[in-house]
Amino acid sequence: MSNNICQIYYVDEERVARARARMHEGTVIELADIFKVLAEPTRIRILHAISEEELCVCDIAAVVNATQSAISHQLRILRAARLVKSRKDGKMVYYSLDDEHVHNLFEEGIRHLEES
Amino acid sequence: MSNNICQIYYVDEERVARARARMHEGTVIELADIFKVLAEPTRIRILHAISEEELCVCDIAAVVNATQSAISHQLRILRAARLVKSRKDGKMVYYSLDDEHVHNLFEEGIRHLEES
DNA sequence: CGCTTGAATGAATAATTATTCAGACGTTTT
DNA sequence: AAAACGTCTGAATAATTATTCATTCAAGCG
Repeated sequence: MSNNICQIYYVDEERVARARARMHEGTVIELADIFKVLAEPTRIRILHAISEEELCVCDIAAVVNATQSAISHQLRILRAARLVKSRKDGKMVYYSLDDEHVHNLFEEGIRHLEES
Repeated sequence: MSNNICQIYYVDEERVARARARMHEGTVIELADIFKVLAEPTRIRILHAISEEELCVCDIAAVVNATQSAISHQLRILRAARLVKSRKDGKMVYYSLDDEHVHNLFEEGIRHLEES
């Protein structure tokens, strides 16, 4: 096959047109970025760890069993995605969830898991 | 600093214990796997394209502007995650959403985006 | 059957990214 | 001021993964 597009070009031209109209490229990229943030076990553990009460970086590292440096790197990403917020108290920095939608996203994902 | 754990070991031992109790390692991994599937623009475009009506592989490729091979690889991943289902009709294979939770996950993600 | 076409697959390449290591910054304490 | 500690950050390394290319499979048609 020399060409990578199918011979009829469009099998169903109308469906293709409708599907194209549904797409909003900006939203697609932003959605992918959010899910990308949630797609790492370490970050899920962090979010889960602080889901009920705030924790300092040091304690988060203890809970998720990783180095403080690794946690700090991940918290930076979570902060940029506005999923966590921080509160400074002396030397310590306490992190907590910034968004109730994180809860809903988790629950929706778990609901999907429970079907098998 | 020679050690990677903070000096007090636990800043708040009780909070750490409670956070630890909340974690279920199996669920964490599975959740990450689902979000990982949703964390790619191409796969989001595919899911979006077939969200209203089924499309054959060829037409999906046309809609998302990628080669048939790339789409086929991605559909394999979406199938493994039970997010899409396929229906064979002659030479063509038609794909559609397998799970209404995908809709909810998208909407929840978009709702998060709208806060800024 | 032989040929064409749509879809699936395996290997190779390129790009993205999580973690580690070393060091810097800011705060507290002596 | 100096030392200690929690946190942050940049560079390097290792691992994961999306895409391309070539090939194979399966179905329809001459």
